Amino acid sequence: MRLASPTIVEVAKRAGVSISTVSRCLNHPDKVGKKTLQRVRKVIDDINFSPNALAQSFRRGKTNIILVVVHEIGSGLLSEVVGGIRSVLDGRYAVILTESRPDAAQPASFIEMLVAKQVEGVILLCSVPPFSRKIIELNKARNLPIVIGLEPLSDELRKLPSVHIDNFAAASEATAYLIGLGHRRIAFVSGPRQSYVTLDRERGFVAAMADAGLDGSNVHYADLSVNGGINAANDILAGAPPSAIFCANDDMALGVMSAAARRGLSIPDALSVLGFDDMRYAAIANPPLSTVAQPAREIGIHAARRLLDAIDNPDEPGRQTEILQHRLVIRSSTGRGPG
Amino acid sequence: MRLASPTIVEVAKRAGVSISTVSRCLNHPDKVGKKTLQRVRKVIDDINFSPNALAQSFRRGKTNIILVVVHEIGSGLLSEVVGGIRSVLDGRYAVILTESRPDAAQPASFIEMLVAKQVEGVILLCSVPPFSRKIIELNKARNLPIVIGLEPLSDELRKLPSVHIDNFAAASEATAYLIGLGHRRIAFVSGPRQSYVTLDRERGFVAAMADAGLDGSNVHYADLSVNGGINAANDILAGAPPSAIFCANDDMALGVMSAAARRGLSIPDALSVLGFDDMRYAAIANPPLSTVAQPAREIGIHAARRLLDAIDNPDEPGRQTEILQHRLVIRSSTGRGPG
DNA sequence: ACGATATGTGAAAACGTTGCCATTCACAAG
DNA sequence: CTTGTGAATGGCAACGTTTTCACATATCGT
Repeated sequence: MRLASPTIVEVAKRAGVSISTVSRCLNHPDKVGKKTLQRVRKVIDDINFSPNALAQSFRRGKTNIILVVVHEIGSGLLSEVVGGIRSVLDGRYAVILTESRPDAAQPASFIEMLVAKQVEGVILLCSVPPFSRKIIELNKARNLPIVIGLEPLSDELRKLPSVHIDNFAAASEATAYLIGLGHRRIAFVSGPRQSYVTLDRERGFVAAMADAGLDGSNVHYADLSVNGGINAANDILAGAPPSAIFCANDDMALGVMSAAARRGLSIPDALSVLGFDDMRYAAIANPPLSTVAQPAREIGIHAARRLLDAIDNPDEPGRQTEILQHRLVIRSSTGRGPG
Repeated sequence: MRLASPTIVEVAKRAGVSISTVSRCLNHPDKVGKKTLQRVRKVIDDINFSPNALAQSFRRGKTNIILVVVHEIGSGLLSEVVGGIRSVLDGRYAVILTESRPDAAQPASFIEMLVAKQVEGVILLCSVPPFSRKIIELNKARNLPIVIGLEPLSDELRKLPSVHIDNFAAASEATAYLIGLGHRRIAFVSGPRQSYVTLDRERGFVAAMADAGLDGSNVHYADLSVNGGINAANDILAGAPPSAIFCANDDMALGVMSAAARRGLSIPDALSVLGFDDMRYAAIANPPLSTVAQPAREIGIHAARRLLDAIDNPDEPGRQTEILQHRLVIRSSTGRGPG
């Protein structure tokens, strides 16, 4: 049977003081007499009292909790971003995470509301419905501070502060790099069409191809997973194969490399593969994967700072989107093309 | 300026009913007159009221939140486990996550307490201090239901329900497999000494080597990361190199493969590498990594069920540790040894 | 030794809900 | 026309804390 936890009242009784005094001992110990403090502390220790956090939060109207929403936790990139976030928030706020990927086919509705309102701010690391939509409502209705990280703004999110790289520019630079290497036939493996990140990257690719007078229509859609990359590669390689494949993220690039290896294509001699994100395993892939790096930790840090701003000055809209620098990192999965 | 959110009182006033009635409309709509219900709902809609979750939780003494503690989110294995957990908890509870890795050199104390007490149960996916210690205290003091997943019990956790594989048996089977392949000189890359998981695996390795009359003393310690694997491999390969390296997790195995590749060692011809966990990228490593698979999703599912049990029957201790089946998955990073 | 100022303490009012109990009212059965 | 029943509603206490205010007592300068 769950024991009823002792309350402040119990402590007061045993210590022979008033409730207020106990509360003071907890929150403003300097305002309490030395002897009293000692006595109260002793009691607290004796009966193993600790204040009911729910009651505290309720009374104070403050939880000191920040929520970070990710689509799914198993990504090294997110881990970095979260590390950045925590590096600025830890100590001031408890950082909790929640996944937005639906698992059971649940309405995904009331539960998030519940979570969201116990929270003083939200960092969205995934800008996709339906979860985000709920959060936005909260933002509007309750003035819940929100910042978006990693992903550019979808239309409905247009008004929110955000921190990310210029995915369009990055993808087009990367494409230009491939072209510079002599590649002429380049395929692009994009992500789901509702993802603004990959959409930007796709547009960057297309634009760079057009700039060079090349055909940028060889675009395939996958689900950002390794398997998606494998499938896309099989599709692409079945036809007249390009000399390079540029993927909207590293997972798919790894999938492509795997599929290529299975077909006996040597990388980068027969096929160049370029990824995006520079996630943890890119550097030790075989061969090491060329990719475009996002400053993940920085993104986390900036996002957290923006959130702090938003919390401290609830009225100001705050600067809007903040663009951080990407970096093309060239390893061994890309080589000279036939051109 | 943050608007004060409208309360149930405001709604009552506008709808010309009592507070109780509004509350009833929210919680037991069937017990309210049709017309009244309609009217109240209209007001709720008009002024965009939604109940203060903090007050609700406080009053009900219930938050409907389950906390999952992981060391760091960036792991595909954890992602699976969490998927399993959510598949049973979603809808009934909101599942939130928190990392135990310290970031700022913060006392890691009060914040977790705060979080922990707003929560109705905890699944620990990392059994290491200091975080877990706090949680255990809570468990003792408040009867907070806890279950450990993925990791065996440390001494202080001995009393808690847990769900994991038999790491000792798995490691010793895997070692036996390597020996069966003809390997005689086998190195083991273990994890930090305070980790019970890797300790069990290490003991399994040592025992299997001893059983076969081989020298099981070639054990190196690393930090479970890719880089740790690389460093360990460099150490190991500098001396008289073994014909196989067995790693306590896949990340390190990937690191070992990468270091080996850099040295021009071909896998599995010159060196067999065996991992542990079967994380997402093991299958598409080059060559694909042999490893021992944990039923990650299952572990999550079982852990969640155990937690539900513990919540529903707070008195019963519940069956203690639950062992799930591991599976040796043989891919291409292991081959015949010189023996 | 006097009023003035600290200092320590307690009483009581919140915070926004929920749920028990009492009340009212309409209507059916007697 | 009374009485009993059930449905719909309102009043109010409670949940455990924090905080304001007032009060008592100790400390100080002169």
